[in-house]
Amino acid sequence: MKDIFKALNDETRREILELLKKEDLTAGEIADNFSISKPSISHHLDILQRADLIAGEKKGQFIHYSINTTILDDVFTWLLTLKK
Amino acid sequence: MKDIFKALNDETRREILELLKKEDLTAGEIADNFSISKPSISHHLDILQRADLIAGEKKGQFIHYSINTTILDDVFTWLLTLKK
DNA sequence: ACAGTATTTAGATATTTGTCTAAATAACTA
DNA sequence: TAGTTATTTAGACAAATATCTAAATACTGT
Repeated sequence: MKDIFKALNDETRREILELLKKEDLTAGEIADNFSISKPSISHHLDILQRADLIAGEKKGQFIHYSINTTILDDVFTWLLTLKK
Repeated sequence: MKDIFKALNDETRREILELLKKEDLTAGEIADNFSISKPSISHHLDILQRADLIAGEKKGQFIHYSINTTILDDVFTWLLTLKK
């Protein structure tokens, strides 16, 4: 839960999730959507992956990333308890 | 949205929300639930208030804080778009 | 007016975070 | 094998964050 909120607390990472919502993308394709360096994007992908919000699968030289929305259910549940 | 995720990205602040879910509390009563200093709690309350997740109303020397869960709808909506 | 209580503001400090460049790893291609 | 491409890892650095103590503000009651 801690990791999820941390992962969501960054505009770049939220945008990455929005991109991956539409389609799976490689690390490079994701980086092309931003003006920050590839190592920085790689770092963001690492944080998203640690939170289990995305998964990366290596295919040759590429790593294909996909979103995992099931983990968001934990957030939904927690938020719902606040609304009683 | 930025402010909400920032506010939620801290264990102490999430616990404060859980406390306020049950009942309205004064700043001092909230602080009594934690082992950190009152100024630190005051700072957390400020961040929660800026995110509009709580509201404080002054009554004499006390400030009564209450939760505002309607703002969470924005988070729900955003999270739901990720699940398509 | 004075002393006590509730809370915040100010300023300092250590830790975490996001970013960068340079280098390393891994895979493809000729 | 050598060169190119895709991605990550390592190390440095500035900005943001959480915390603290001390002081300021505001209200209460005598």
